[in-house]
Amino acid sequence: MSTEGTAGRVTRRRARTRANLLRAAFTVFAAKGFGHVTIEEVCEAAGYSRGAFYSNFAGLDELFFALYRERADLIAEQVSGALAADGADGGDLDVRAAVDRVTDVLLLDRDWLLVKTDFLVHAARDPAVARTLLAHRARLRQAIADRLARARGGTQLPAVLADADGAAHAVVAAYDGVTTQLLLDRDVVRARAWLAQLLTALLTDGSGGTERAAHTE
Amino acid sequence: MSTEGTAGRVTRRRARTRANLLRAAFTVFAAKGFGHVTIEEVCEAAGYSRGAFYSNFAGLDELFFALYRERADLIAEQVSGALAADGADGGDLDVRAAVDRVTDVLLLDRDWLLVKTDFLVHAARDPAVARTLLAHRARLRQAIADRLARARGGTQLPAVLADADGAAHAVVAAYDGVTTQLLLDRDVVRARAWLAQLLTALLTDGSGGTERAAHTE
DNA sequence: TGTATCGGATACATTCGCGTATCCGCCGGA
DNA sequence: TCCGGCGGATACGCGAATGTATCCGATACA
Repeated sequence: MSTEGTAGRVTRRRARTRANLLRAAFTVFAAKGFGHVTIEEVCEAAGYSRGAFYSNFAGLDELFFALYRERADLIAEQVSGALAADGADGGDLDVRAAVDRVTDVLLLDRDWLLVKTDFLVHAARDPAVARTLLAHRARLRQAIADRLARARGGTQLPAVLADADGAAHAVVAAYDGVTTQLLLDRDVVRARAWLAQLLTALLTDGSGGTERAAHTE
Repeated sequence: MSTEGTAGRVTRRRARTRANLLRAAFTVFAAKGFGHVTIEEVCEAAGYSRGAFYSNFAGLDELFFALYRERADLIAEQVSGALAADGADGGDLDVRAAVDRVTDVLLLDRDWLLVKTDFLVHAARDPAVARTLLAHRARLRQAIADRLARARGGTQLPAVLADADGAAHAVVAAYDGVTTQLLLDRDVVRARAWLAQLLTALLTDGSGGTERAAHTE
């Protein structure tokens, strides 16, 4: 066996064009939205012909799913990293910093939010796709729950959220809610401040931060 | 002038078919999603031909927007009604009941959630459409803020949410977050319980309810 | 009841996007 | 350097959806 692995003979060029197609597709999907994108548009953006496309993907759906899976894995990795960054000495300020880092990953790239929402729309109508998305969300939620459980020794959480798992659910819900607003008003700065406020309100008993975001719209 | 108003001569039949087209389109959009719906599908579902369609709408977009506007107005009306139902004697239990009624309106019809999310996806890419959706959300939020301000005399809210306006933002965010989860797991009962929990955690200082929802997913 | 007009149906041409079949050139190995 | 085969390009036919132009029946008013 060669050092290249057990795959077929010529794989390097193929992998490159596949990656190029995925990257271009991400941009196109973000710009026009799945359902308004043609295969040819993706090919044109990537600088290939439709032949190349059909040589790598069975159709738009397959490319879209592959694209989502790839990015979702990347995000999950980054989030886990951001959460596990500081050591096991759990303190509130560490959580605050972790929240900032996670927010950077999750709210910064508007294109990702767009594609992710498109994916949500499809998952809402296809149970199989929904399972994929739910699995991804469960992964992120687990990482959050672990971090929360690690940071706080006892039951410093509000009573209504019961345990770290419930709190993680709440964090995800807050994230989803802020995402929706951000998609509409495109104000990343306010969204981040607003998410921090929400999380503070959710995860503490009421002794929250001092900063305050404006809600003009 | 006749009693029918100032519109053109034959309006009754036209209004009926327009309403029929809108109603059928709502079902079709909910089932397949905007972007996977053809004009002919809508016509077939409504029992008309494409000629009738083009006689009433310029294209799919116009029908979709009209559909959203109609339903959004209806929802806004119902929410305002549900919030204003009980009198001015503000108490926590009244708010709890109001939350239940509003939840009934907002989370019950899965089809509406689907269409609404589709609309969000489009609004996220078109600022003009976004303004429409933001206006609708602002209307709902204002109704919530009014109700909150009316229910609670002073500053019983958590400090981080500051005022009734901030609290209303939080309520909307929680609603959006729960909507996302509901679209995926299709569990209305759990979603309602979960939303109630979230709102309790957000709007009170920590002395919350006793019920607890399961988070198996 | 007659009639002018409106609403919806039908038929048509056109465009667009898809999927496939075939061809050419480049990469990898002996 | 030659060659086998893989990757991508080109060309083709097909079906579907669109928008329009025209026709017929229904409807409201005198």
